[in-house]
Amino acid sequence: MDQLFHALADATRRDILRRCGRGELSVSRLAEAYPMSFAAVQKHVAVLERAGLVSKERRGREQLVRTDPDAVSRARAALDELEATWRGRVDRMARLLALDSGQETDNPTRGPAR
Amino acid sequence: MDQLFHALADATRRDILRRCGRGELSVSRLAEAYPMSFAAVQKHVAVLERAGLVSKERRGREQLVRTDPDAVSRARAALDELEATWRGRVDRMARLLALDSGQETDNPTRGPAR
DNA sequence: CTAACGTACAACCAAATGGTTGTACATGAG
DNA sequence: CTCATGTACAACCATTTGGTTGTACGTTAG
Repeated sequence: MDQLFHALADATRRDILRRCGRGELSVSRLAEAYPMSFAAVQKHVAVLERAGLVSKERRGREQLVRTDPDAVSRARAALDELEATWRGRVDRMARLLALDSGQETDNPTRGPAR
Repeated sequence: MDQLFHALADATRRDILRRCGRGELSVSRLAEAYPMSFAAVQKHVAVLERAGLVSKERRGREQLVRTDPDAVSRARAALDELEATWRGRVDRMARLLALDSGQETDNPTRGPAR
């Protein structure tokens, strides 16, 4: 979760997600679009990749970047859960949808946060 | 947007959001719940506040923290927009909903059009 | 009034971020 | 083969982050 939201917390990375949603793009092509060095874009892609938002696939000497739609859905689901909590819906929903099965609880209360 | 997602990219802060969704809590009460100093929690609350996720209200010598539901909705909307983009729905939706009016474009590019 | 409580804020520190440049190495084009 | 292209990665730097402690200040309880 941390990595997911952190990856989304940068305008350049969000833009990369948009661009690579429609059709895959090589890192070089991406880099041409931004006012920063190739290496910097490479790092942004790496952050997105670690967060599972993007996957790379080699084609010849190029590395094609493709966004993973499911990852964003995961982030959205997390926000939904958060929203549901303070709307008091969480208890009802938990029972109705049996969310307790595998839902990430994400509670740092008893352990170190970082 | 950056601040919003950045604020969400920390387990402690997300937990604070949950706790302050149901009923307001003073910063001291919050601090008791986490394995860190009062000042650290204070900073986390400040980050949430800057992101507009939370508002503080003074009651006597206490400072009550309350989550703003609309802010999370904003984040969710941003993700929806992102998701819609690479599903090819964006063009259709843009026209249908006239998103071009005031919607935050969030595009750091100076290069070729998107 | 005085003491304890809740808060604010500054100073400091280690680690992570976001950027740079430079170098090395495959791979495809000519 | 040779060279330009696309990538990877290390080293470096300034700034931000997330945490600490310490100090100061207003407010409430006794």
